[in-house]
Amino acid sequence: MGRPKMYDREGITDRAMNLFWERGYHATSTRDLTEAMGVNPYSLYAEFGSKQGLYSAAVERYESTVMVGHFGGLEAEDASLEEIRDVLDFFGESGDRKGSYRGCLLCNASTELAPTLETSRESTARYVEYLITVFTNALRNAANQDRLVEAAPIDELAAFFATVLMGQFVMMRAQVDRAVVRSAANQVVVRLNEVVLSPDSRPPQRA
Amino acid sequence: MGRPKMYDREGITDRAMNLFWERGYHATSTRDLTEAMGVNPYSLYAEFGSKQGLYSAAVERYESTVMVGHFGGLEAEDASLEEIRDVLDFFGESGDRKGSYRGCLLCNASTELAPTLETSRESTARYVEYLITVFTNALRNAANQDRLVEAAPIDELAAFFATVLMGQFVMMRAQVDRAVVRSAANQVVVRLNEVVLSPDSRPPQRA
DNA sequence: AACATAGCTGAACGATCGCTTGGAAACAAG
DNA sequence: CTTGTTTCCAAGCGATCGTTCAGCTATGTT
Repeated sequence: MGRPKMYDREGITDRAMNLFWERGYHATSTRDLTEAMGVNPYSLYAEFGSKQGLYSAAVERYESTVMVGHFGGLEAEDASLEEIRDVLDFFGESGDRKGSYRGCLLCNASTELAPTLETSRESTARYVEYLITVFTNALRNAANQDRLVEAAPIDELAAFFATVLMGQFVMMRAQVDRAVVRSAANQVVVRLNEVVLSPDSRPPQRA
Repeated sequence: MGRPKMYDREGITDRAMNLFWERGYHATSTRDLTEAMGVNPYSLYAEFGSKQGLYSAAVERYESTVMVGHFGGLEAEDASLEEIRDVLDFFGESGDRKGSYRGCLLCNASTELAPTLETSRESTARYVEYLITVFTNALRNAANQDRLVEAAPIDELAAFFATVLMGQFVMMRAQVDRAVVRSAANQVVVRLNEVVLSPDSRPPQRA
């Protein structure tokens, strides 16, 4: 009963997400947002409660769409070396893709908001924990398959991978030469190869 | 002639730098700034012209004080492996130091402002270029001293180091477990050791 | 057709933003 | 001391911030 909404929540959250992603939190005004979302202030506040509420929704949307696209492969229970390499390759080339200047919404949020906004610190902590978890899981799987040298420091490598990723996001956002991002990825791959047992332990490439 | 200033430019620029460093650009108001600087709005605008002018001055101050403290050793013409290791060690432990949640002013600036503010993109580009230059220089010196394996990819390593550094800054600002920052530094050291020729090529430790 | 309900609209709220200004205050030069 | 110059101070400028709301519109129900 009552008048039906003229928008769908996912669609307008997507638009808000893209604006926050590009400009950050403080540089994006509610007027910018309502304009981009094609919605009136009333609807924004009826649907999300506040600018911060909308931001949280945008972050959740980012996690459930963009991040899944980036790390979906790594999330698999049986992810292993191939999935790690895919992620490293993907971000190594990400400087070439248009829109790379947006970097990563959660990385941007952490430097802009983490110290002052509780919810941002939480979502960033969740993000880093997530990255380390999926990397650790894949490395552990590789170890269980006897594909890693015995002394491979799995936890340290996972934290290292996550840290390099953050650095790449910063480089992308700062629009530095894409070779820098590529170089970082290459060196991580080299380091990864050093804990891999046999150079031929990798199964045939997938398409 | 005329009334003398009741402030000194360096001192108030330092205070402004610290505030920008903590909170970022947009979250710091001119009222916050004048209060922290102990100065009236008039003096701020007489001295710096605008909020952006003050920010630029704060960035310059950051470069000439904080950054020199961090990378002064690496800047030396004859810097080599020892200086690289010192920097990696320093940032590896930086999670332990108080105030580490501030991260790096220029790294924070790049994610918050680089896409929208020309001057920020410039200062970030300058920063990354500087980092890569000093790392490259030190690596090249080590190569000239025959301390590196012949195939050491110097340019790529330098870009890699700079990228990891950025990632560490993000991690520090997000206040994640300091072990993450430590791990990243450790793995970079491991990678560095792999391009070093003899394990005993390092001269006795300095104090 | 009439009612109840929920969403849309445009205008505007108080607060804060970056920034300006007119007059008092503090120095150097004469 | 007077004059000229520069800075300090308090108040407040117009603009924009995040947010709200009374009145209208469109729907489901009866």
